[in-house]
Amino acid sequence: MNIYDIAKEAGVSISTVSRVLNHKSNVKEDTRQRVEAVLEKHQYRPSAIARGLVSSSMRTVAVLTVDIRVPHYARTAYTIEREFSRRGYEVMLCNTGGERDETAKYLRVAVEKNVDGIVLVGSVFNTICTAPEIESLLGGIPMVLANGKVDAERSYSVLVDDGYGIGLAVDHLVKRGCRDLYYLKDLDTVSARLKCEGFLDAVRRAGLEGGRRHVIETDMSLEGGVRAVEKLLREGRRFDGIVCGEDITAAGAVKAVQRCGRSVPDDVAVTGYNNSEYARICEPPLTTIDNKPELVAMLSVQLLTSLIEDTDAYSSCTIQPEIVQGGTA
Amino acid sequence: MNIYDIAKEAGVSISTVSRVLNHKSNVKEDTRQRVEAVLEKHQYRPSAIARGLVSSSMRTVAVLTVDIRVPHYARTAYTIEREFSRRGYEVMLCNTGGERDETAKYLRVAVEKNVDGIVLVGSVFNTICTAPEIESLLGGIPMVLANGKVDAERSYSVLVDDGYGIGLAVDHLVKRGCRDLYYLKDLDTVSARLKCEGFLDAVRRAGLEGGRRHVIETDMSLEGGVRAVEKLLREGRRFDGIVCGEDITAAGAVKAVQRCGRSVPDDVAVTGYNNSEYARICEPPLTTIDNKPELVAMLSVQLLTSLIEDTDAYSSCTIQPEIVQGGTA
DNA sequence: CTGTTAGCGCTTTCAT
DNA sequence: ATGAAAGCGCTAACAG
Repeated sequence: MNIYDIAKEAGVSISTVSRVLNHKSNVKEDTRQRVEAVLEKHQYRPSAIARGLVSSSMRTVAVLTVDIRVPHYARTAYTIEREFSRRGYEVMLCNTGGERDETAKYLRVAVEKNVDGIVLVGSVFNTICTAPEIESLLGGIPMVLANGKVDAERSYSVLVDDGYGIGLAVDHLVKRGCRDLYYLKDLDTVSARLKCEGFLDAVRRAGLEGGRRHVIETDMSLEGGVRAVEKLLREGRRFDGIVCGEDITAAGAVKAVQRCGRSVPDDVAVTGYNNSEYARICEPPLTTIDNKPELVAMLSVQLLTSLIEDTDAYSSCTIQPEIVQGGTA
Repeated sequence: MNIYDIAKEAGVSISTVSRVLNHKSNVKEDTRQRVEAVLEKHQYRPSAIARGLVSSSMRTVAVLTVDIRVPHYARTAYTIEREFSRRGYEVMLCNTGGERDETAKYLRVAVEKNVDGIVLVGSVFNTICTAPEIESLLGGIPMVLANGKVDAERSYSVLVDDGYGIGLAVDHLVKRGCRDLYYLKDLDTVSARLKCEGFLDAVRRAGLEGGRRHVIETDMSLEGGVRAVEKLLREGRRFDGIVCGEDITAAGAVKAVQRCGRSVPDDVAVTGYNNSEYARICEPPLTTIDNKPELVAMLSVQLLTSLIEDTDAYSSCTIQPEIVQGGTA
């Protein structure tokens, strides 16, 4: 059932059907009624593909993320999807695994499908995507990076000041009286590096002993947190505060500290990052940093929508995280 | 830059370009080379929309889920997306919130965009979608329900035997010596009802005291688990085993039991459901039921692909969950 | 092996 | 207010 069938049955031309379909005003009232009756009778839905071919827009955006199973990305992607849906766009979901080739492949498909815009969620994309490459791949499609940055035409950013966020955690521990702080670095993205620098700066500012020796690299996982603390214990290092780059790692750290018979937060204080459900399940619940994924998502959608529809003014922006007091620090 | 531009520059007709693009064999080798050079030079990508108009397929499937932020759905959707990507399909992500109207809206859009197939993840859709309605909305688009069922033409299911799954948990508790079991019912989907029935059946089989009085309704959340146990305590009920419909609720139950000074699992054993990361963060880690979302996702994709491409034989199937031993039971 | 032509289902001038 | 016709970028049948 296409627009011709409808036109024939309503005894009008396809132009008139098209006008009715698109709520144009220049249609006589009773003609409109007649057409709408036929439309309704057949539950007619115009083909978005044919429309897309004419308007060169399918009202679709691509959202690229490392792995939707990571709660932080899930929250971001969720809000992005809901907001775009509200605005009449569909979301094409892409899990790149943080891999260069997968990212390039998805971007190519996005271009072929003529998406209206692209959102890149997470700072991995800084490392994977070089500006000229992006520019040639994208060919003018607007892009927003949620917590990332690429210096390309028509690419904008909604950034999170993760260095500042970790700084909040350090300040909090220092205020509690912690003197021997360690940082568990559990990833190697730009954002992870900013967090690490934020730790080192804040420790220096507080006049405590710091430096790279106080940074332990580990996996972003429960086990990663456990292993890092076990390493500290094994090496006989003294510590009364552990700052983690992710809640899940912090949860592991808490377990490891408790297993060796020390109390959290009295003997060792611990902080997480993301203010996720993981933080609440932990016992005691984690003191953690809220990096506001929902806000980042909202702003990203707003920004990209402005870019696509060329309506409002638009510009990149930066979010400040906040600390959320739990029971571990 | 379209196929005409390429044809002109390569000094051939658009058909020849199309043949090269689609790797057809009937093109002279040096013609092919000439065309490919031009293609490469301009980084030409054919428009998927135009192709879609001809082939009436955009190589896209819609995945409807309640809320991608729920880890179980995230795992399922992740695997579905990756598998479809591997097969050359893109995934349109839809968060329905379990709402009838949103679901209908998404299905309408999916039809307009002429998706090749639809996956419904979760048993909420049983409640929301009536067969005739689905059938009229879908108009022949194949659909697979991951852990759901609808009696419509071209609709198939990959089911999980959740009643059996909860039965495993009950049997395990009984074997441990638990005599006073309670079930925390934290949702009201078809699957949740099956779990509840599974509990009641298994308790009866074991010859223990059971019945509806042993089912506590609560929210699917950490707080929901806490509140349910607090209610049991407040009412002075005796209990040594708590079976939960979700890991997150179980995590809350564990907290509440521990807060009142009882030991898990010695005084009260607890089981979760989903074998999620939540289970591992819990202290002690939850004994839980693995309902194999990745397997369900894989089978769903296989099934839908067969349906779309009309290749293999296809049929609905059912997965048996397994118990995963943790420290809470 | 290659080119010509007719659609795919719609929107959008341009006439009337 | 309505209709005829061109065209969006491609594939595929047909002709040569």
